[in-house]
Amino acid sequence: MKYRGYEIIENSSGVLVKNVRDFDPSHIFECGQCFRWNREIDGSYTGIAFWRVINVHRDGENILINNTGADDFKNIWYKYFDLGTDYSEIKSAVAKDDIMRRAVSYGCGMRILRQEFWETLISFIISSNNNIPRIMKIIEKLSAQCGEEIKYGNKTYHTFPSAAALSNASPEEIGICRGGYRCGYISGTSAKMEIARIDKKNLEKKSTPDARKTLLEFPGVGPKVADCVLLYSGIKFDVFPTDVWVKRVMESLYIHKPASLGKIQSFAAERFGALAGFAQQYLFYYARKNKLS
DNA sequence: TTGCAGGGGTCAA
DNA sequence: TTGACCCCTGCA
Repeated sequence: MKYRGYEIIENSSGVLVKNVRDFDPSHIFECGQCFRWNREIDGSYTGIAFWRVINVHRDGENILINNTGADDFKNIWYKYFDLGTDYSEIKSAVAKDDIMRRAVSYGCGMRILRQEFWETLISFIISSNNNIPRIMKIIEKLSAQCGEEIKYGNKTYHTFPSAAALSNASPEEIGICRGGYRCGYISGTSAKMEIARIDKKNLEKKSTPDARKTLLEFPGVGPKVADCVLLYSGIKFDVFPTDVWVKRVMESLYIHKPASLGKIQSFAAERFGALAGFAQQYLFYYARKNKLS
């Protein structure tokens, strides 16, 4: 059957999506935007999102999504994998100079996942002053402690805990995830969320500066985390999350001297405009993997 | 074996 | 603008 230009074939194990361009699972799942996808021995990735466990396998130009059906593909995964966006257009638009051309060619199969807002918020609070393997472990333990079980194959997985579940958890229960001082932020943000009830739609209606301002009111959320949340949950794409890596790359390759956060962001806004978020992602992936600067 | 630096920042002074 | 911060890992 056809769905929005894609030919999809449903079988007993999942859904095959034919001729998907600009889709490389390793670029998508290892570019630092998500923490709940694990590489399997066969090169496929298994992940948890939207209360489901799926396995994603690329076979040439086709993508096989296991443990799902056509309805979920249409209602969830089409949007989650941003399949409605033409990445070829984005890539040619941001590849304005040699640096960006190299970065785009390096991460050519990258896509920005439209992840769940709440999970993204807590995940990036956990990411601060932390490294990816440990971030993944903390999120895993937090989910095992406060999330709900899902079985897939012979394994048990856990959904990401709701704001209600986290705000009801005691400090001891949250502390089991070994998040250190971030555990206080998790509890504080969960409690605030139970009152504030901010959601994706809420933030989409706001201007980017206003949406950022709203997020900055949550404990543990600074400028970097706020921009990551806006970008990786698909709310705003004109943000330019600036961590130490992006800062180093921008200083060494573009600005050619030490620069403040504000300076880097205004440079990016001027150069990449509405596509700053995509540019950042190609740049970050390229810089990290090649250990640039 | 033990000690120490540093990690995709944030907060408070 | 600067240092502390919880915990884990890699490396002398």
